[in-house]
Amino acid sequence: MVSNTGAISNRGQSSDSVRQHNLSTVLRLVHLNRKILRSQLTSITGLNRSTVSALITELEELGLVVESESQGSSGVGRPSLMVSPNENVVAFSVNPEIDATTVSVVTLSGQVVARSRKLMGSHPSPEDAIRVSAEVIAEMRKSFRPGTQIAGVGVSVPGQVRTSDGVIRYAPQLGWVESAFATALSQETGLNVFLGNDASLGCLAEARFGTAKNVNDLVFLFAGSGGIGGGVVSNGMTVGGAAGYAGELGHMKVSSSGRLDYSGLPGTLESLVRREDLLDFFKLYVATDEELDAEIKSSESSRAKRLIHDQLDSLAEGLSNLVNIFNPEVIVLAGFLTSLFEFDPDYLLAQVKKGSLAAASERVVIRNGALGSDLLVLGAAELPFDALISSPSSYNLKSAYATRVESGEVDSR
Amino acid sequence: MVSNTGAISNRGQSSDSVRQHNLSTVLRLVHLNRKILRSQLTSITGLNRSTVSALITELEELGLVVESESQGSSGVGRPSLMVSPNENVVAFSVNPEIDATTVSVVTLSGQVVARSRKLMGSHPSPEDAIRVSAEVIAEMRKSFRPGTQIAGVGVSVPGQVRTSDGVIRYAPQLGWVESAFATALSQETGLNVFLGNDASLGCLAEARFGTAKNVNDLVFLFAGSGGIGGGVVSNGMTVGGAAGYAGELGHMKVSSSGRLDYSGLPGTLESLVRREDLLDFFKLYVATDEELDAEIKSSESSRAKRLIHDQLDSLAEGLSNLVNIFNPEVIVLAGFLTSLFEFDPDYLLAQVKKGSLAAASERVVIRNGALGSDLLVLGAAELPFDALISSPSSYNLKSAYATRVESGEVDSR
DNA sequence: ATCTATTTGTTGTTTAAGACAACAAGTATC
DNA sequence: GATACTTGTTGTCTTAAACAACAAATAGAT
Repeated sequence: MVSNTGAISNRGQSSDSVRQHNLSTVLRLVHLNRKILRSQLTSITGLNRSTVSALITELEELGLVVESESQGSSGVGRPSLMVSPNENVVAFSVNPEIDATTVSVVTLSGQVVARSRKLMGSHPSPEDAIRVSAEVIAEMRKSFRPGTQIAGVGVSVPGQVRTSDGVIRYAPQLGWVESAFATALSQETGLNVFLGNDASLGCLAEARFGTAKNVNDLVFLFAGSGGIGGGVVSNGMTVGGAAGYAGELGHMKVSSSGRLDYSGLPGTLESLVRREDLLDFFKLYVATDEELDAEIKSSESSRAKRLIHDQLDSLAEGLSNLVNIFNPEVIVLAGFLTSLFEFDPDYLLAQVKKGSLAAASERVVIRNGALGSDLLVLGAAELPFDALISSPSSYNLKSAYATRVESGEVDSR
Repeated sequence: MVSNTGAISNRGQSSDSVRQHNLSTVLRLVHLNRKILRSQLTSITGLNRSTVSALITELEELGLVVESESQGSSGVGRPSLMVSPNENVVAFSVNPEIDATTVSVVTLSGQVVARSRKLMGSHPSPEDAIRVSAEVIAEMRKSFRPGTQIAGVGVSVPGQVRTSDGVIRYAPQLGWVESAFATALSQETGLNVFLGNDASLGCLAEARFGTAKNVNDLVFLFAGSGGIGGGVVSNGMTVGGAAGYAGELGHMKVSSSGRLDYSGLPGTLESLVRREDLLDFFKLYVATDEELDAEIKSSESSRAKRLIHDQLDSLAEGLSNLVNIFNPEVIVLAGFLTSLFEFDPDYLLAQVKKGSLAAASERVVIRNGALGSDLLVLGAAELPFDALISSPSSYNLKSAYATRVESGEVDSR
């Protein structure tokens, strides 16, 4: 079970903080499970039935959860009530890309209920992306039904994000440098804005809702046209580092090769496992992952096989290192790495084991991500949801209809 | 502030667990600071003065802490009482090596009050080490003053330890494979026995008492005659991995070199940064770290300098990767790496920055460890102390005088 | 030396919230 | 339809932290 809260603290606990903690715990379980029986909440939390009842009542009054009668019998005894997130609680997910910016609406129950992709001129500036995002958000808010509560905005950034103030430090593909993105978007929208690295958010999403559900130690590797990003969950918590820049797994040097990656570092995983190289070989241009996948799957020539195996070898070297470093339970692959993996799953696993210590790799499993195109949308939405969940009774939810004077708060993960 | 507790849990908090948590918090602060004012405890924990008073009283009744009048004025107002760990609370630290086993006694206040190093024949078996350790422990217990309370035994293992059951999975230097060390030593001593990887424990010690005090994100790298080990603290918690094998930083591949490390992996940090190579060059045999350090410091020949810089280059490659992966606040070096670093500190830092992303490395600091020969002794003792601190009122402390029927519990980190 | 302001420790009371117990409600099995 | 079983609800109990008032100990001002 993965959650971002729970950092070490020397604070003591008053009875008030106990209530907050228990409200958080219940709301988190409801959110992570999408729906859950009251009886399950009591057994998982270890709290008394009456206590859970009181907590749910409070969350219901806050408009965060709803109860319903569970359909379908569950055995002897009075049937337990089903608790689910209130569909009126939503977050915006903003995903800037090189040629477009996508804004989505995600409910606390994990449904993507709206999506709008705005094509942008080549090399949009951060200001462009902020303006377009704010416009789409304003438009979408008009269509919300009355009573909708907005937790905030989560932004997935293909680059390095400083946690403390939501500044985009450097996003190579977009060419963005040192942009106070969170502050600006917050001013435009009046909503709380949270930023996160795209791969780290993908990792979070897979750990909470995807193929690594309930996994406490996992390594996530994502490769797209912009290079290789990564994320790590250790001990149930995202590895963020001192400033939030941790998880740059693609820039790990594994070879003496002089090939440079997109950040100019030689011999790194990103410099050796390249989507471009495969596209070149197959003579594909601006292909989708699906098209590339089809080509890889149908590869018959020994030259193609050799190229793919070379990439698998390099990938394995990187994964071996990560196994030695993190001893993960699961490795999750996403982007075109899924195609490489599927081409010869046993080979990749064998090579990873060969390059790592027997103890560290003996139980590791490699899997493809399960969330597909929702990966970053769900991941980014988790940022505002986390903030809400960590203080359910005091979090400042915003209404659908923007009031001019409202001002958001800036933060990120 | 670094602590090992605090893993994510979906448990709720009853008033009982609040008390446990607050007792733990206070005891942890007392332990980590060696001594601390009551007024500081109230401000750090945020608890009410009267609550802190009650908590300390309970810890005092448990024999875990003592209060004393603080000497030296601290300003206006009634002087606050000093709280320190009870000197009667101790743990044993066991450090098996290739040719000897060292048993030490550490107080809850972090003092090493006894040490006994037993030379052993070449290639001792785990059983030999267990027998010798148990004998020394039994002997030492006799000399304890009445009222001494023993938290347990911490063992630093130069190899891979399975957390769940305290089994040594593989310790290459010692030639130990799959040994149920914790269970056996617990049976012999009647004490709770906890195992940990040596480098991970060193990391823990430096993070709590050494040069990385109050650092939440740090990477620790230790190099001795047996190779390179590592440890990582992220978000204030030790990175342990799914089974406890995480932190094998020395086996990270950084080059295409075919040189093998002590575990047979090619091109790894451990295969390139080798104490042996330096000893060979300086024509030293079985030298101490101090002797090697003196040679490195006084190196004048260009051949020597080149060799040292080559090792620094390789070290930098490894550290660059770790910076990209963990974005640590501090990198701590120990073993003969301290000599390499001191030979040219600016060079190493410059090379590390060159090989890593600017954002991730912009604030990183490299330091030598501060604990010297106490490193593993203190680190191992933290394991039983952690267990005690996490449940102060219910932990089963053992008395100095062994009673035959007592049986310990086995666990590890 | 005395008085005042300040900080800390102590003690008795209040308050918040989880535990507990008893009962009601709803389902499956016999 | 009776019984066993599980869950939800309600009122009471218990625990522990907060709070308030006072005592103790110090520094500085008069």
